[in-house]
Amino acid sequence: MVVTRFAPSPTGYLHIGGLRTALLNYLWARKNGGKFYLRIEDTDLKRNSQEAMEAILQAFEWVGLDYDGEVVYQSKRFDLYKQYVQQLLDEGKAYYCYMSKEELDALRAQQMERGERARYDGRYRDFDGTPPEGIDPVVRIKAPQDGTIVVQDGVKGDISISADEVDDFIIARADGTPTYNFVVAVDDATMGLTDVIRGDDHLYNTPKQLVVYEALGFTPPKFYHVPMINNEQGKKLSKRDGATDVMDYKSMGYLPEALLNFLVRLGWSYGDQEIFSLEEMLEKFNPKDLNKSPSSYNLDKLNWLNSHYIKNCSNDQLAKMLEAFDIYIFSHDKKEILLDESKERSKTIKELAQNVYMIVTDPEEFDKKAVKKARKNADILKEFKAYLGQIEQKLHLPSDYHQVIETFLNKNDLGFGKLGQPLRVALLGQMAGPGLDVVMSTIGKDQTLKRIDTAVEFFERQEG
RNA sequence: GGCCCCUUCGUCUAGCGGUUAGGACCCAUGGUUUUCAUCCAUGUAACAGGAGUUCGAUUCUCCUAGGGGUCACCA
Repeated sequence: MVVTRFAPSPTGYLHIGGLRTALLNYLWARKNGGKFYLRIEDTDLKRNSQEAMEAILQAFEWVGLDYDGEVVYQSKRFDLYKQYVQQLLDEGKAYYCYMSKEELDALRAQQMERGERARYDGRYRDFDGTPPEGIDPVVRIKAPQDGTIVVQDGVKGDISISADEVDDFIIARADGTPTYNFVVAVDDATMGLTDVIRGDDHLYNTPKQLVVYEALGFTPPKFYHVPMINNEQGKKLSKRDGATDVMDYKSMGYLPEALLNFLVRLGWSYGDQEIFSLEEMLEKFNPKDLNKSPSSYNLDKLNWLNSHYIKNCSNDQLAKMLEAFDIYIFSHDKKEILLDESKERSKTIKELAQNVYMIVTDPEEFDKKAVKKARKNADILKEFKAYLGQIEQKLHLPSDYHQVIETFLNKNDLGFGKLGQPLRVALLGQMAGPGLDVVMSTIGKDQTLKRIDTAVEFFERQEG
């Protein structure tokens, strides 16, 4: 049985790096038919926020990750932690420390001045005198004073850390609330975690947590510390580098499949394969294949993946997603034609919306350069309009319009460009864009004639 | 600064002592296409540096350099 968890602190939105660790844990648990829990690290009562919690849940829902059981809130498990703190106190594995904050700060300052590493000096470790008045003590755990602590990491191998790097750290604050490294160890153990996949930044917490495991007699889980995601310059990813909030990707028009695919390939690979559906990730992911080195976030790759997923997305789904961008074409009679054409040239749903908009609505303005070129053949455009206008048979599909254009060109012995340029400008307002037959088919004959009229008028006003 | 970790094309990566160092994104070129894209084909491009070990190192060891992480009564 594999049991994993994702344990964010509710300090804001769900970070893109957080989503990756969540995904990795999710995959490993689900692949093995195990459990994946969501736990909220909110022991610091001053810092938790309900909105942050909702943001995380919302992001989970968008990307389609789910978790087993109820969300575990550490703030609701204080009784349990208190019990374990007391146990350690009773067994002499932890002790009250009456050092005030000021004293601690002073000690630290001295150590820094001497170029030493700041660490608690253990002055109350074996204290049995009369405690000073007026001090609410903290509880510190007795960490080993010599030897080494070995972190067995599934990604990086064994990492040895000298015991004097780990001081007697605080497990309960003066107000009685427990601290991070203590509760993480207690929770991971009592929740039955077998595998902990987390960011590299937690590597240094691991020896501390091992001290807690040891003191409490728990067996530690298997740890995997995955390297961080850096920005394109190889530096720490920050808001300046673009979106770090998972939900920003939704509003920018990325598909969750693309985002997950992108993230899973950062630090993990399976041969030469680039495209992974969730099912394939489930089938192929194994934390032993995780990379040791950090990776850089690369928007080009995400865009490529996103355009891939857009092309492979059903038009119904696309039409639904477009509604978030104020494009409503779900019941458009040419929905399939329109989207088949537009999705080939869209990297995001936002771009798709723009491309659809360009076809469906009359041009709001005409591109200057395009007009300059197109105007020369305004007469041909007029003739085409007349020709199209007198056709009586029903025109429906792009191929019908294609036929009309062909016939017209043959009859007048013209090359495509002569008509194509002005027609494209008339229909779209610019020179690049979707196939003209598709545009005409989508908007229909009447609308086509109308757009041509407007354009011709515009061209003529430009004369001179 | 102390401690720990990392280092293959610009980027994501394959490689697990002997390879013309492979794939993907990006970029360039050509083809398909009514334009733009898509699609297809081809191409440019990497083992951070230095010592070892070895018949032979991208692969193992050490050193250097560079990058990252961490040093709270935050998580």
